Amino acid sequence: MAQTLPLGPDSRLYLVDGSAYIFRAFHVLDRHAGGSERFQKKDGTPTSAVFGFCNMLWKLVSDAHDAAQEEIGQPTHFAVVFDHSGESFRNALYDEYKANRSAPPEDLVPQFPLVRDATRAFGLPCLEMAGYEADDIIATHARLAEEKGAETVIVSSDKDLMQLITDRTVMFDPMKNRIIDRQAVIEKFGAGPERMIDMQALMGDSTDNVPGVPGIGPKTAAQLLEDYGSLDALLDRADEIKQKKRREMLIAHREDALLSRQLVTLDRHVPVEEAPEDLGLSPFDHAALVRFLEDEMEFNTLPKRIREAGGLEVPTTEASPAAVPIDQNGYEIIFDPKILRALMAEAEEHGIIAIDTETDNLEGMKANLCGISFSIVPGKAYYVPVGHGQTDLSLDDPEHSQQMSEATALDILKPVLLDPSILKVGQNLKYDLLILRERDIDVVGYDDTMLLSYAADCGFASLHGMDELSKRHLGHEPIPYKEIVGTGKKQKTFGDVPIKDAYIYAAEDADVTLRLHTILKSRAIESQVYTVYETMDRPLVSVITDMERAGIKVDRDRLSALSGEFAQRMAAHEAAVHDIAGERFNLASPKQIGDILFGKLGLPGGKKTKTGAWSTAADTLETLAADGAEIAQEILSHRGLAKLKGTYTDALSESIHPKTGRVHTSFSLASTTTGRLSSNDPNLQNIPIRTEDGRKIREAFIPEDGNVLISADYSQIELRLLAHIAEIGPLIEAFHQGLDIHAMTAAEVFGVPLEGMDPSIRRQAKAINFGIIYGISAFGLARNLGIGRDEASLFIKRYFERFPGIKAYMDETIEGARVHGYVETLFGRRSHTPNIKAKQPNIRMGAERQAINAPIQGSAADIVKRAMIRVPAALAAHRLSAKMLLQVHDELVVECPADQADETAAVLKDVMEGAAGPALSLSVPLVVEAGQGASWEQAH
DNA sequence: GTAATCACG
DNA sequence: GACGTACGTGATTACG
Repeated sequence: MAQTLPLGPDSRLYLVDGSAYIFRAFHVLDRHAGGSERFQKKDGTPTSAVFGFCNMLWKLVSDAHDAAQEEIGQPTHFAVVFDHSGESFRNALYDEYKANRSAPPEDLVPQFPLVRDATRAFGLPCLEMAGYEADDIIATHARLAEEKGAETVIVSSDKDLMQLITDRTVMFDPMKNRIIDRQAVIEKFGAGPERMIDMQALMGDSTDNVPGVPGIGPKTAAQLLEDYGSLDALLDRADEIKQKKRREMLIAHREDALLSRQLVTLDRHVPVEEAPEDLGLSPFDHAALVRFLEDEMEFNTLPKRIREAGGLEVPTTEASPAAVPIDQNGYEIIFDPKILRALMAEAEEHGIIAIDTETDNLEGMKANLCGISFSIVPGKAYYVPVGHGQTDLSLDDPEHSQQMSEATALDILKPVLLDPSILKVGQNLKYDLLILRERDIDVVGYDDTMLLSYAADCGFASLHGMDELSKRHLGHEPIPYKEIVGTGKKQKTFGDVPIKDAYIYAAEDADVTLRLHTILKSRAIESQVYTVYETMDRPLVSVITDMERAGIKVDRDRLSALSGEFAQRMAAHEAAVHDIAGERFNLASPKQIGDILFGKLGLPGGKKTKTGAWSTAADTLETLAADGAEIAQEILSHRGLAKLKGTYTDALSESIHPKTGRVHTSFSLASTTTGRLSSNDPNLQNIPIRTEDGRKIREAFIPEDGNVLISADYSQIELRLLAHIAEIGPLIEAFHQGLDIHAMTAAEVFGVPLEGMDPSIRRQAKAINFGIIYGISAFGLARNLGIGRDEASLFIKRYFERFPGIKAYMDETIEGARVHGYVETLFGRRSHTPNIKAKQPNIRMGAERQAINAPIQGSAADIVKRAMIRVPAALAAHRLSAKMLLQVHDELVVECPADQADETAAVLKDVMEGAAGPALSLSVPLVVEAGQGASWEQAH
């Protein structure tokens, strides 16, 4: 129970908005987790909201909280506040207050008293008062705490409470783990907490039926208050407002605004019964809490966690991987080859081993091996150092702690790594595979936890890195890498980390990976995405490892010559700009360009970016240039060259590997929400092609002497897949006949003949086709084509009339996303769309466009992946020695001996065009165009 | 670290 | 009737 504890400057009072939380917990669990079926007692009493509520309370009061709460600090005082049933004083002010609220859901009603019981079971004060809302009680206690100099944390995300925020009072959203302080309020509403009352009075609130002033939203309200200082001043001087509509509204709804202000102003002087010192947090009775949760609520996992925390239960060692606590005492350093051999025998017996290589470089091609960690049984993990600094004096017995050589260690590990009956588990195993292949060990039989997570949870904002996965699935935060190697100047390579520190980090990685594997594998199987993992992403790891190792040759001299050329031309443009501007400034700074163009020179038509700065983006400058502003054209030319030089000619040279003379990118297999790959360090998927200068950079990508580069790319793959998926007869037919699909679209939509078609009409049709794939909007199409929105709307309308199947596909896809929470590619890859039910229209519509696009883009990605997996075997079958080097979404680049070029191109084309089969028989043909040459530019 | 910009599919 | 918008990426630079 709560204890008497004086409240002073060192105290911190948590005030939980209980009522609001019940609704949130209920909706989250019921909507997304099938709460009503999963959370109920044997007698049928629903408990989903109680469960969510208890989880939150536990997180708040135990040590299991997140980083955000860590920042706020632990509570010393605590209360949970509820709305009292019945009306509040606000109904006397306005009888329509909250009149539009519908009755709470049937399944929620019986949970109201249970949540209060739960609060008491936690030993926490439970506050409510007739005639007042929870918010008023919170406001009063926050005031009392502030008067005592204490800090207050309001656990809620309700904007009605934001008026209470001060330097010593913050809000905390436990579901999003977000701190809402003064700054956050300003970011969200454009006005500080002290203005929130006036803001709300103007905006109104449809959920509480607070009227406000019609037509005024947050943006306008913030602007008006900024200009006039306060609501009173604004209303008094309303006749000064320039915008007719707004002025009339403010005058007409003056009384509404004043009433709204009364309604939204919280009562900070409620005659509360409890003094602040009555709310002191006392150590709580784990046993009593567990009894309530188990016996009365019939929960399982939560009481188990509370038992463990309270020392009521010794965790079992044989249960689920998550149940074994992660404990560094189970980790060991291996110096003795004999022990390593013995452990490999154990791995053979278990048939599974999690491994992780530690190196001194994130770029695998440049990395030296520092050590290898592994784990065979959860909780026990080992680190074999092979490349740490000479003698590690930090060890207890440096003399007898001699690390074995890399060769010795790898020799002992090798049989296990090559044995397909022993499963090797890794997190982002591509990296380890590369390290080992560079040392002539080709791992056979592996699973990748990152890719299992990607298959199961693709599309969720959460990422698939090990730290994230561990936190999410094991509730354990691993030692951060940065903590081991340091940051900034003091950062050292892993080899310089004392073995005594390194082994714990390394062993933990293996331990965590092994545990994650069990959880993620069953998760992928249960959610029916295991096939995607098993047939596409997992086999791809090996293929991509070889591509990364192969790299692509880049002509350094060519690049540096190009760099010089660009530099010269940039200087000329820079001089011209400075001449016109009449002063020198930094052309790389958009801010300075904006100041010169729209400030000093006073050019018209300036647009603002979302942060209020002048936009100097290309389309803005192009408009200015078209209107005769020579300086805009000069800036554009300069910027184009600066981009090419900075991002490509100069940076690419840095990436040429000193030993191989080639550029080895890293492909990421789990970065995108659609199933595509991405390329980084350097990114070789965005090498210029659209401009003449840009294409000169492609000329620097070359084959070895005697070889050629072949580039093979799918023609219109996404449009073809759209035609197939949405079953659009005329489009399917057009693809079969090999027609120009954009011209054909133009003919259908604009009713013009194919013969002698105006190129600009075709261009517009092409833009529509792309727009369709992106989840078209009139706004977007209008902007892209530089036409009016009305005209764009008309185009879209005609398109949908001509191809009604497309509209139907879009509607069905969005509906499917709403029902399931994800969309699927033709091959069953899922992309989750968590925002599909968002309240904010812009967020929701964004999710809808993603839902439309992901199956198309993702199915194309699947097909390319299927092709990539088959290419090596197909080449081998034809005794061709070609190597795959790059993938650029719909294009594969390979290098082969010149005398094999034609045959290689034919094999490549065959594999790619047939990559959808046999799993799928498409209603459209896939067409691949292949070219070859002495550079990537020539091959394209 | 974030924002702006721009390279690609 | 208003929201505020094309889909998916990564690298560079300035700037606080």
